[in-house]
Amino acid sequence: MRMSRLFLRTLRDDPADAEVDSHRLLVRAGCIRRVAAGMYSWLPVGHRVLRKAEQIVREEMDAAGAQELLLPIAQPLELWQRSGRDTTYGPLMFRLEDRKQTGFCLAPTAEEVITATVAAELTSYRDLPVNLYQIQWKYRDELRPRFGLLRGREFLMKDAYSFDADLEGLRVTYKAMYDAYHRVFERCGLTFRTVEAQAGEIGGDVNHEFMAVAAVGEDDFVWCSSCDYAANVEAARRDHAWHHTEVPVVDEASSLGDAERAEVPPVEKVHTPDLPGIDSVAEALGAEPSELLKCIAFEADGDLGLALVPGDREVNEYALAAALPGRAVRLLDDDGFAGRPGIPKGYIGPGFAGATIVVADPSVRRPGGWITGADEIDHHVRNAVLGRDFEVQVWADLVVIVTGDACPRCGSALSVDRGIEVGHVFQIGTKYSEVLDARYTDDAGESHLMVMGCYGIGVTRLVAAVVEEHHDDAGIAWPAALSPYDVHLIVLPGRGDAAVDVTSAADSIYDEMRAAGLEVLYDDREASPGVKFADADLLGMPVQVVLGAKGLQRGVVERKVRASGERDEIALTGGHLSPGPDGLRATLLSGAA
RNA sequence: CGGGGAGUGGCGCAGUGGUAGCGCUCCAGCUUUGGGAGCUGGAGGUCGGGGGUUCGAGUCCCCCCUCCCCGACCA
Repeated sequence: MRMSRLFLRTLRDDPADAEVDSHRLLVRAGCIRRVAAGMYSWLPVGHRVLRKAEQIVREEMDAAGAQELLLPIAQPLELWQRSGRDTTYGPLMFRLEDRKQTGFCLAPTAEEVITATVAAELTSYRDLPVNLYQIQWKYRDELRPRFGLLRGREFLMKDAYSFDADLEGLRVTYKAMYDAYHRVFERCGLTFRTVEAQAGEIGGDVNHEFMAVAAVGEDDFVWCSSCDYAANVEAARRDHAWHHTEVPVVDEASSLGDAERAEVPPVEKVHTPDLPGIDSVAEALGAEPSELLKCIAFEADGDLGLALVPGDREVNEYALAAALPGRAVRLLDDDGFAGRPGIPKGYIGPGFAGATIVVADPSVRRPGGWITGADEIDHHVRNAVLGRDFEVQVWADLVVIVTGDACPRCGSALSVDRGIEVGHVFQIGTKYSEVLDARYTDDAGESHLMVMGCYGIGVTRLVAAVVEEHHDDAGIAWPAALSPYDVHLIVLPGRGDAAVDVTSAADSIYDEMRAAGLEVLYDDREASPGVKFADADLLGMPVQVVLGAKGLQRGVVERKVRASGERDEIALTGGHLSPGPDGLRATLLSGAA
């Protein structure tokens, strides 16, 4: 492509609304332009990247045995009402009506449509398993779209859905997809980790997220460098065994000896006005936050409960829900407190009379007294002792993991890192088969529900994640697999007598490269060398080839590998690139990953 | 939805009641040509929208819209 004809404008200044590098650079490099919050146009250069990412995904899906199809973006709401997700997704869905006032949504995902489709086509165990995917635009009216492509309201997603006869079959399919995902992200040049995760609205039990390691990521995940355990912090648990503390383990609250309890003075009420938060209370009382007992109010099916953790820890809401299986659990927010005016918010103690269930983290089981709420505004108590002054009904890992916590598998110290979720795979089971009646008949003539898995990759987000990892101060440095072009050819004709010769030599090199099967961006513009070099670095093709008057005179072109900055020269023989058509590709792209 | 900030030419910004400006970009000409070049001339803006105050509003007041950041939330 000749740059003089390319629909491209690069920007010298950073766009004011771009916070993260991927957003900033993709806009500056003329790849994308914002149209509305969370919605972007893909201009020709960016579109080539998107198509390459799509193609890598497509190849790996096909290789894993999945079949590509295309489902509609606009889907009848009726289908979503059947699964109940009309409600659970709620305002996250873009909604519209046709002229007859029939409700539609712009699909945020496609389990309903695909399940209905498969249910209508397949009836026999002989048809299974089947694995179907599409690469299609998805719509989610996020509360806060941000970071350019990283959280858009419109985004390209590869979504695959598998249907197996039973759980064993699902596990085989799941493993194949899991492996395919690894290949996709490796080919894209990403540093990523596969983590255990929460299922969210999709449903199901076993699932894994693929996290591109990045400081701007929106997800925290824990990782153990010793045994490779990795999990989203939402799903992560720590080892109970307290390998890394001096606190002795006590099996049951009731096992605290009477003598031990007697060592703690009785409960003493203290006046603590105008002290917002654990830290200020701790400071006022001359204690560490970890000596305070944090009592977080929650509702479980309408009942009030308390979650107890040490004052220096946070409650993991997912873990809390897991501790109370079958019950709808949510932490009390401001509205929740407003609806229960009797609760002394900020001063709740573990024995609060209104609470019908108390769940506590094992770390609450340590001996000695706690500083905690007095169930009375502006007051706390000292010396609240487990088994004497308050009781716990359910013990469960409740705390959000922090760096240094013990790995649940090997006990080594975990670290918490940030990542961009670029993929997520789920073993769903029969959630959608049930509501949409996706059944098959087995070899004995009996009817069974199909067992589903689903597998997503955010393709547009993937492109952004790649830029987050592959850039420097000057611009993007595309991995070869995703680069819009293989080679960026720059001609510097100058104004000397040789200008015409330089240009015609570059034209001929351009033709040679293309004839060798390379995708070449040819900067044939009448621009100064500085402009051309700066744009080449910004646009980020893996290899730059420069032909100027001096080089032509010496019979060489210069080559620069964008990512490493390494430079070398390729000889011209008789005006042709010396490696010849067969060796040209390997020579030009050497050193560019 | 809560908190904070911003909408002025394609991009980045200044303008704090009195003739809408600057840099970059873009166009023309001349000079320049190996890391975002210089000079000259030019194009381009209903100052987000509506209402109000005023002799006079980009500027002050009210309402609305859009966008960005933090939070809540979220495959």
